[in-house]
Amino acid sequence: MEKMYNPKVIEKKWQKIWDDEKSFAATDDYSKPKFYALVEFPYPSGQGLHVGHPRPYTALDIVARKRRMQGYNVLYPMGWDAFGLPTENYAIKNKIHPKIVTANNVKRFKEQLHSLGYSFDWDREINTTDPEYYHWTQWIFLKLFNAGLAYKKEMPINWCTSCKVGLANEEVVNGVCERCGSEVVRKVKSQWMLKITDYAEKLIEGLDEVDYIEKVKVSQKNWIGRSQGAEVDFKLKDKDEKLTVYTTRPDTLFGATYMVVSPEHPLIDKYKDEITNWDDITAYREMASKKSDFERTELAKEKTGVVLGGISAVNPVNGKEIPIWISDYVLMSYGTGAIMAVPAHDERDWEFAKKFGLPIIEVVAGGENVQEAAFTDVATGKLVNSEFLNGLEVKEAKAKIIEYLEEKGIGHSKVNYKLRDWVFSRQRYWGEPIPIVKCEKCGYVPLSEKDLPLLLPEVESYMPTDDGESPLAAMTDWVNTTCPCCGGPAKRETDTMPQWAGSSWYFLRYTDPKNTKELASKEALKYWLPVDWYNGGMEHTTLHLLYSRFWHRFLYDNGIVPTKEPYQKRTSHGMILGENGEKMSKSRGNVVNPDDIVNEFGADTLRTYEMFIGAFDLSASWSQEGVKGCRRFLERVWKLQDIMTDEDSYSKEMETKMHQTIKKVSYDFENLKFNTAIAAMMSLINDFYKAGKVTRGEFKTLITLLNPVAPHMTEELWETMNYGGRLYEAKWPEYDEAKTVESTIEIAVQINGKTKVTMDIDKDMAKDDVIAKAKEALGDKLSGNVVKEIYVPGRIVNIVAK
RNA sequence: GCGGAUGUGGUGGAAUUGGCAGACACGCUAGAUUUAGGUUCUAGUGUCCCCGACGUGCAGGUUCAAGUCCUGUCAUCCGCACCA
Repeated sequence: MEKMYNPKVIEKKWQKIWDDEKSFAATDDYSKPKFYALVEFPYPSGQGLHVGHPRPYTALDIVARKRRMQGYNVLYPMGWDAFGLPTENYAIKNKIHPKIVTANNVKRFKEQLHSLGYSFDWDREINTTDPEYYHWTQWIFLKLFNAGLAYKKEMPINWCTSCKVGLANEEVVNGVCERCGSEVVRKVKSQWMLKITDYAEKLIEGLDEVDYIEKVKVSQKNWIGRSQGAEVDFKLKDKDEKLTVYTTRPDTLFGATYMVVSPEHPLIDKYKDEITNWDDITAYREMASKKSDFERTELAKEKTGVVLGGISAVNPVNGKEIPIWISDYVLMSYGTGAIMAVPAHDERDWEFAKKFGLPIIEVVAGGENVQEAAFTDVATGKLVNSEFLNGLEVKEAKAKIIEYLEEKGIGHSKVNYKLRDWVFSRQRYWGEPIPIVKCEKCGYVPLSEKDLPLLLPEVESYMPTDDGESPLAAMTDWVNTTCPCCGGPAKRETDTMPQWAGSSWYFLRYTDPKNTKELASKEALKYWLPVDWYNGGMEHTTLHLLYSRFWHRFLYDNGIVPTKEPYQKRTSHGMILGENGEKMSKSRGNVVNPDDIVNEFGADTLRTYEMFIGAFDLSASWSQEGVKGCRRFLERVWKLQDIMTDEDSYSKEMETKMHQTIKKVSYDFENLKFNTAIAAMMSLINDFYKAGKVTRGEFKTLITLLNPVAPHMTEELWETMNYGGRLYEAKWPEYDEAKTVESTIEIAVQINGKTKVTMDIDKDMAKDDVIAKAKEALGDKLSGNVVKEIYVPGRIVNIVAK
């Protein structure tokens, strides 16, 4: 043997060569076919790389390397989503500038990624905290502001009473602050909002033209939560006032026996003087507002409420007087903040009516007794007790009642979404400054584009202030400025953007990362977009993925990007769990550090193992024994050198297997079936060992197929074998379909579906001959009358006998 | 409660269209090499009442044939939480 397999030496050697030769740089030759592969850029945390990171990175690295060998101009970039809370908290605790913390973390992450031999184009590295980068994040914000899609609104934030700081929802665990365990209350603050709801319909429609895995599409649609219904006006009795409700069941209008408004509904205050039980109302509202979200959901089972004394409403279709209640099961933030309650056909209304003894009137027949349970099935059932709707099916009744309401001018059809506008402010230091000033005369005024980037100033302390303002608020020199519009005194916005901002457009920047004039050139965007394949975690399906689709669609509508959708294809990887099947965490003591695996076994082994561990989209438990098995496989590939012959062709015995393997590996790599691709290569080398030899030509194909998975080792073997040039520049092997099938095949012979014997036949043998041969092979196992003879070519013979 | 998955040997997992269930790997058993351990190699390894039958969470069904299709059901995991 030439020498032992020594990954420590080999891996360093090739990583250096790839760097020096810039082997994986995407070219600006726009005449070549392109392939843009993208993985979610990491948040460079202080913990360093986790074994979960390499799973998606290796997967798309495999596809990227394969596509390069197939002649594509491949863009496979990497960068840092580096703004964010943990860095800021670390900076506060250790009194180190977040910039320095970030730089250190990035350095560590980069070394770790580098040690895994990824074919990233490091010339295009980006960092969201780089002013050259956030210049354009701010620029997009200005575009949104100028288009009327950014606005300020009073919004409750999560306020930790001990840390005196606003928390993100993710930091509130079971109603208390994640870090200190103190109570979290709501505090109302004026916040920047982005009108993503204006794009709800476009974000749903856009899903039709992309190739996302189904569960991602379903999650996005559910998150947007489109519902088709109607708004109906109810008159208040003896008043010139209407109360508008939203309902998806206008067909049940005759069954509306009461109304419910949310405790925050403005109508309540308006009729304060006429409400006879104002004290009860106040007490209830007080209680509702104090409940945290956590309590509200905890107590979700039991309905509460108070009737509004002294005022009532009139059901517009039958003129009946009905009471109005307030209850926190009606949310001010959805629909109109008021509902018509139809207890016979809605479970929540039914529960409420039962508790408070309100009438339940059946208007859709077909279920059980509505006094016992609500009947909510819309597919069956016909209208009753509903005058002109009687006898109609639900669907017909909906259409007819809407027509009626529109005619009378008391209602119309209406679409609602669960999606809320995006809260875009954070009272934090380590984020992009929002490029807006507030002028007493002109209101909120955007900076002009030429004043970007608006740099994050140096501050003394990163600690938010006592009143919940960002640390920037204490920087009076920076805050006090002049209005770009009138030149008068103005104050800068001191909130910063959320971490989602920088990641909402980063894939655009990779196409032209050093451009100082635009976020990227038109030519670069036109050539590279859309991203051909984007892989990321399911946890980003509803926030990051939706936010970035929103920004992208907005940029498309404004002629800045050439495609409606940013990502053509979206796939998702499963989590890597600890040996015990639980999520890896320090407290569970089951964390595996990728550095240790690289040191002990090598990067190629880690890559192979993570791809072999199981189906890519499912979670998988770590197994150190499994890692050893993959190292063993690579050793066996290495040692094939000992039994190599110098023929350049495939040997006769191995030809079919070679073509089958090329076909399988090529297909599997493109379909995220890395585990079976690797299994096929393992099976191939088992055959080489059984045969006691491998030809030079067979070995060449094998290491080419294996190269995307184990790039260092195969590149070394390529050089040792003198195949010429570099393996990463070699051509991807091709197969001949005709040669993937053996001329003689083994098929199973069954009687009544049970396999009795197997036999070898010529693959083109005619059905009658196969049957005859099968009967002969069965001999006296076959008894009774043959009823039917089935031959599935190349697969099976089944004789049905009685 | 709603939505999405998943359920196959001792373990991780294979099985395009329904067509030989358990590929590949781990582990285990026996043997060879080795002073010994490890490594490496060879053979074996679903279960049982072992010339035969039974086996893909459970119960039915369709079919010549079901892990795969249909109906019902159970368990586990993840996401969302009164969205009218």
